[in-house]
Amino acid sequence: MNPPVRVRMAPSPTGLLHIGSVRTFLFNWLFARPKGGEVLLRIENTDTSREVEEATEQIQRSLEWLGIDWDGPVRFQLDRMEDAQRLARQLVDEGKAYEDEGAIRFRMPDEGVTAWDDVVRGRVEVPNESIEDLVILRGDGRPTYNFANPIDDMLDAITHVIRGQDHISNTPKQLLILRALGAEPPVYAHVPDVLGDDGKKLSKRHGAQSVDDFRRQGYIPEALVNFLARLGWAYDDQKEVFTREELLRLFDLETVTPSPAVFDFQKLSWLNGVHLRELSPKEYADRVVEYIRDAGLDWDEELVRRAAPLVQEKIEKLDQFPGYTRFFFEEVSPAVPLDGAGPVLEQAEQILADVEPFEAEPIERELRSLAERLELKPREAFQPIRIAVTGSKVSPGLFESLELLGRDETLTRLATVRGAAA
RNA sequence: GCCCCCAUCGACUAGCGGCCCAGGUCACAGCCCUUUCAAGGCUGUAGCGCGGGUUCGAAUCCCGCUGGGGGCACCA
Repeated sequence: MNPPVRVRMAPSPTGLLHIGSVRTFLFNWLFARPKGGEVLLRIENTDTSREVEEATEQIQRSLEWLGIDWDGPVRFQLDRMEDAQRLARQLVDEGKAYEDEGAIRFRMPDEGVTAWDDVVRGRVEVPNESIEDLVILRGDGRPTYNFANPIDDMLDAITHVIRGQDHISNTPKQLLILRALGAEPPVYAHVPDVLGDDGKKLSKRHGAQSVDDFRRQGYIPEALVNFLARLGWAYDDQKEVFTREELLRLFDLETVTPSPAVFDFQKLSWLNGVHLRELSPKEYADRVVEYIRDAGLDWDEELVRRAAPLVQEKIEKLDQFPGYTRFFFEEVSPAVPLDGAGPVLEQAEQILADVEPFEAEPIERELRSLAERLELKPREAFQPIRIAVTGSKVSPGLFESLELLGRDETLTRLATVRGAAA
């Protein structure tokens, strides 16, 4: 029987949820869930201000949107304040810690090495002489991070600590504290950082940073999760696209790379397009509707739903939707000159006035035969119509667009520009 | 200064001694398809940081160097 697994996701309540943290949390989640393990959400707070409360809400919303769930109530580092104080006194009584100007310091060994077998890095050894005696309790009685953290892990019975590589140097300290407390240390796994294209840690100036930023820019959870999982991990030498279920089944913490990875927005966008195209038409429309609403656009939902299928294959991020479909919802004026297009537009107008029914297929048939009669290449004949009706050189499929726009509106737009184009 | 971590195409990675004059994906370039834009198909450019070992044989193992990154708080 496998021992029960319990991991924890431990964000700092400072601002919005950073995408790098999300990657670490995702690894925790992907590691624990398939084993039937538990996932705890613990806020690493040092105070209980209004900001902490808001950030906590925000963090939960982001995780929910991503589909990363956790067990039980959200915990807070400060909840263990009294335990920390008790344990610190215990260490003093046992001679393992001592008072120093009102604070309590943990006594680090002077010789030997402290080592552990890191799941992603292998054996890591740190000479004890390089570790200074650590303040575990401040003068005001509050525990410091490197004391509160291992105590929380111990009391929560965490079996695997999967965290960012910036914690590597904290690990020997925490390990020594845990041993002094007589606790069985958890297994540690330090996952690599996520960097921007300049080799620095990903931040706002790289374009996006928080889950909210990505959401606003039209990325969907499926793509983000897939992309993040592939940053620092690969299943084999072929597979790039993973569903959440596949990741749950195939992810392996042991094969996570130890080297840091650069966040490639272009590849994320590509993946986003892939996952967007894989959604069912219904699901796709739901996402578009939600995005449009969140973007503050007051567009008719029914029309948005009908326009959605016309661009499912064309956009890779939801924020491109308005650009392609705005003409369905708002008046447009051609942004491009239509010199010499008068005849085509006039005849198209006549034809479109009579097509029955006013649907993509018959519309296409009639317009194609018009092009033939005029001895125009398809694009020469269709492009002016597209521009006249959509206001742009780029649009969803012309015939489907006309159908959705409707006969009346189509004819009106044609008539409006015809004069100017003559 | 001290400690720790990392090192394959521009990017993400496969590779765990011979199957690799290094494979896949994004990006980029060209071609095809095509009503625009996409999507799709095909082709191409491009990489094992350097130096020593070990070995019949090294991208793969060892050492050094160089280059990145993190840490050394009564921050988390």
